[in-house]
Amino acid sequence: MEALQREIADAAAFADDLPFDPDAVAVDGPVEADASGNERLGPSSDAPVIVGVDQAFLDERAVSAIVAVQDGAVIERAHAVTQLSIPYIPGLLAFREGGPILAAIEELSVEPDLAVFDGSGRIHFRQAGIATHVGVVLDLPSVGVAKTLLCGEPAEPVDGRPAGWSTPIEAGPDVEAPEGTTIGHAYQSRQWDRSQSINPLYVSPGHRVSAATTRDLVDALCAGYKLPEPTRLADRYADEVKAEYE
DNA sequence: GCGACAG
DNA sequence: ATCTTGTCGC
Repeated sequence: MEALQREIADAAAFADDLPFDPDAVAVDGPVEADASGNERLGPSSDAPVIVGVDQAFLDERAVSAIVAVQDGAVIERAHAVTQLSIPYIPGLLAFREGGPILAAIEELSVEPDLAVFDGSGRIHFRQAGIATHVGVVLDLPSVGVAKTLLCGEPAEPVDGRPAGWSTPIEAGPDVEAPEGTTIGHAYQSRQWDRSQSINPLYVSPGHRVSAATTRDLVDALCAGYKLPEPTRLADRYADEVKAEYE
C-alpha cells in the first residue's frame, strides 16, 4: 500500500490546473442544507460545481455523503452505504474510505469541478493523503481539509491566531519530500473574540491545485463556520443518512 | 524499544 | 470516527 501511495504522489499535480478561476469562487453566507429555499434542480450556469465529501459510520459500514454546491446553492446530494474491510491506520486512511467514497461519487449525476475532502492531501507521510489519492484516481481537482495535523511542521506557532491567518506546513523528517517543502497550510477559518480559542484547519493540495490556491479556495468556501460549506453540508448529510439506517 | 499518528 | 452532560456566550 505504501508503494502504491508513492506512485500516486508521483502522478499527482501539486500545481494549479483547474477548469475554473479560483478567484471567482465565493460563498456569501451559510448554504441551506437542502430544498428548504435555494436548492436548484441541477447545474444551471458555468460556475464551478464544488462537492463536499464526508463520512459517518455504523458498525463496520461506511456512510459516504456527497453534497454538490454551485453559486452558493446545493444542486445535488448523493450517498452510498458500504461494508468496510480495512481498519483505520494513520497514513492508510484512503484504503479504508476511498472505495466507499468512489461508490458515492458514482451516484452523483453532475460532474464536479473540485472535491473537498475531510482529511489530508499532500500533508501525508508519502504525500498521498485521501484527497490526493481519490483526486488522482478520478483525475479530479481536489483539496484536503483536516481538523488535526498528521505530519509536517507549522512554520510558526498556530495558537490563538485571528480568523484569516495562515502559515505554511513544511515537510520535516517524517515526510518523504525535501526538508522544508511547503506541503500545505494551517489556516484559521474562524476564531472567538475573547477567552476560548479555536484550532486552525490543516489544508493541503489533493490534486491539480497548489498549496496557496488550496488555502484561498478554503478561505472562499468558509461562510461563518469553522468548516468550509461543502464539508459542513456533507457532514450533516452523512449524519442524516446514518440516522435512517439505524 | 519509544513516540507519533487524518478519520 | 463514535460514545455523551453540562456549560459558556450571543
